[in-house]
Amino acid sequence: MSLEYAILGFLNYHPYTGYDLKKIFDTSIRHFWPADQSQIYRTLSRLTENGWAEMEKIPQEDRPDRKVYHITDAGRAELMQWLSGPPPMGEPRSAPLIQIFFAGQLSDEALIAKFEGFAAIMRAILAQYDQIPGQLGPYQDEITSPREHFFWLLTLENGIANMRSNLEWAESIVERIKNGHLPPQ
Amino acid sequence: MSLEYAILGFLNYHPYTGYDLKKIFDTSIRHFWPADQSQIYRTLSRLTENGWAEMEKIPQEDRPDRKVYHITDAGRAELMQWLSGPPPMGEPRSAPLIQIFFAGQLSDEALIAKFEGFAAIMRAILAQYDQIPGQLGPYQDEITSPREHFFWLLTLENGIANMRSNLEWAESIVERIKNGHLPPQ
DNA sequence: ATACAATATAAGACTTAGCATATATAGGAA
DNA sequence: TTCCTATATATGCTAAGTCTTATATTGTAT
Repeated sequence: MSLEYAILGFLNYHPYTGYDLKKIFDTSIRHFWPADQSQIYRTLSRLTENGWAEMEKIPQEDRPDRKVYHITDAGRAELMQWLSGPPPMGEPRSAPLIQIFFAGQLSDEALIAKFEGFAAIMRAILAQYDQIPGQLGPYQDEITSPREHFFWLLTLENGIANMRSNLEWAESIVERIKNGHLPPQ
Repeated sequence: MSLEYAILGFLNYHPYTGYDLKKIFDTSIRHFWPADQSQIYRTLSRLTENGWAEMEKIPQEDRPDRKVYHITDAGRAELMQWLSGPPPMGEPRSAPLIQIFFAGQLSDEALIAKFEGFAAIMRAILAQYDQIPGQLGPYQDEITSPREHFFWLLTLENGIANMRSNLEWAESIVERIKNGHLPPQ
């Protein structure tokens, strides 16, 4: 359901095609909710079936017609209700932690390499975050009012805070292993 | 694929039935990888097809026969290779952040309530973490060597660190809104 | 007396997401 | 010349996970 509301959120700013939305996703919320092109198109159909969006066909030559989706009053009401409701928490899922849970099978040297590698990945993701804000390209004007921009930055802050805490966690483990705090096999 | 390796990891400690595994999951790695009962049974079948586990049927009266799964040499090799490989990162997905991204639609008062509610959820999850370690019940002896226990605690530390950083994030936003740093609608 | 929990496995239906591929044309790069 | 990219939508297939229900008995709680 999350994708439905993400799309409704953007349609609430401005009417868009599936193609537009894919590019908007990739330059804005991709860092916490990547979306597949086919998934976006299917979800737009569903929004229309639900009466939350309406499709306007704009004919083109040489290319498929553009299908511009507009949010409806019902869609706007649904969005506001969802935004007002509780955070949609969902179950936590971290595949890397599965690897860590069973990592006692590895040698101490392999473990140091593993956590150093993990720290390196976190640093790389942090470096990526630095390049995210303010590249909405042609959609810039339609979306980024100061208030909207504020909340965009909050989602980035959250990602950065989490990555930093993961980085510190990994680094502290390397320290502990080097200091002999890891029980032997 | 993650579930396959989680199950292989436990079978590497000791042979288990699907029923056992469900209870072990719920009392150990549930906080970062919850698993459905039907999913566990299906995955055990797949492990057997792959030659990574073997099933031993233990007849019972009045109840379905127990099917105890043993890891094979091939399964152990596969597990070790996976553990030695890179962290299986996977795409980040956070439905709550979608809500935050579009939350500028809400009033300032509603926003303070939202972030305070978010902080309360984080505190509740942190309180839950305190009660996780050392309740493996009847499976305690088979699994928790000091080294295994060390890595279990590391996964808990990671969850706690992330929840704390989310909590601080939410609290700092409440502060900022109260101090008038939120652009008006 | 009746309902619920524990023991044990299984399959069907459904949702979400991901990957590949198809269609069709124009323009720029190698 | 050939290949890649941009524009624009759509479908088929698969994987992973969730929810529900089925079967069958014993013991415990209300």
